Amino acid sequence: MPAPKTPRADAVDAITRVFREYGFDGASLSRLSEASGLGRSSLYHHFPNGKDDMAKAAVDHINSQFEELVLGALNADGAPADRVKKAAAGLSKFYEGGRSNCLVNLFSFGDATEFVPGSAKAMARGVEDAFTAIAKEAGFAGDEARLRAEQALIEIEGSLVVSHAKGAVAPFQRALARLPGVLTGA
Amino acid sequence: MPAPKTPRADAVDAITRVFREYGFDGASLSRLSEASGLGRSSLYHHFPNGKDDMAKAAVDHINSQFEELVLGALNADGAPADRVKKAAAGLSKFYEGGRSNCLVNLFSFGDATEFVPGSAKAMARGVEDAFTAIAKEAGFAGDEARLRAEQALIEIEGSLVVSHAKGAVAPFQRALARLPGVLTGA
DNA sequence: GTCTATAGGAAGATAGAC
DNA sequence: GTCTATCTTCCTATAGAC
Repeated sequence: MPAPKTPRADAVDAITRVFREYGFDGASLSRLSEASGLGRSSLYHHFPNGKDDMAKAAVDHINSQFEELVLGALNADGAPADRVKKAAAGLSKFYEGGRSNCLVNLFSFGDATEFVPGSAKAMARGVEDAFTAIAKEAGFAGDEARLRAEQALIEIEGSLVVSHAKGAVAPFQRALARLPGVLTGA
Repeated sequence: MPAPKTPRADAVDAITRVFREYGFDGASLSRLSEASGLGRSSLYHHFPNGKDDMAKAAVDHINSQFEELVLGALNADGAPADRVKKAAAGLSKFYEGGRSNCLVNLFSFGDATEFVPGSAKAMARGVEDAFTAIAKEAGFAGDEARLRAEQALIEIEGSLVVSHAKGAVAPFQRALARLPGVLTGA
């Protein structure tokens, strides 16, 4: 049963893209209105608390996309290394090959920390927990598994930063290729 | 001859802190004015082109701080691994133990890319070149040295993102501890 | 549910006195 | 070199018609 595309769902999709490109402070209502094709008042109809609600909707949407594209692959059947490879493919899609930003980063400073408190922290923890689980499954002890999960998260976030700074996706793609080794030792 | 602290130098110091905490879009003139202790018009006296000039001054200031605290250690005398250890100590100071943000990251999206074009790219390239040089000196061939330099940059940037998201500096400190291994194989 | 119109305030920037 | 006062533009948010 594919989720029926409601007008609100389309708006959330567009809004999420704006937050990912401009960050919280840079995502003005003008940009959000233009990207969604909705007038200011229509936005307030769907998101009564304004930008705050829109950012929360973007976080929820990002989490569900990440669940579908990355965590789904990690929790599927097969050898841990193979599942990490599939998750890496999902990550490439999720971050548009390295061209898209990560809300964990963008919502970790500026006014986002005030108006969408804890969202970055929660997202980071969710990913790290999933990475820790598969590292344990690959045979690493608890502490080592958590360190490898953290390392994987660091390399994903760091390679995105470096890729954006350089204007080239190669660093991100190289980090994805290293991911199975980091998480499963393969 | 220690640089005499002019009023402008003090202002640049305060302004740089604001940009590092709030990013380009979040660094409003009100915050810049309050942090520097200068009124709006005084700011425009020192920085005729407004926020644009202030951001450029912050980038210059950051580059010279980085030169002093990190690149200086890399270019000193001694074994490469020891120099990287000293550079790691400099990095810890530069990023306030992991609590401060990196302009390479913050100036890579939003309006900064329009008003301070290329600054993030130039900063990233400068650091990567210095890392590549010391990796070569440690015995790695050109391609391998550049990959290790990129990896070092990724781990620094990524660990800062993760540390901020989690609200804990441990990931950044762990990344610093790994740095000699990444750059010199030691 | 979407629109036009607009309120009220903060944004970046400037003029001119001292 | 710093101040007060002001300008324009853009911001978030709301009111009320359709």
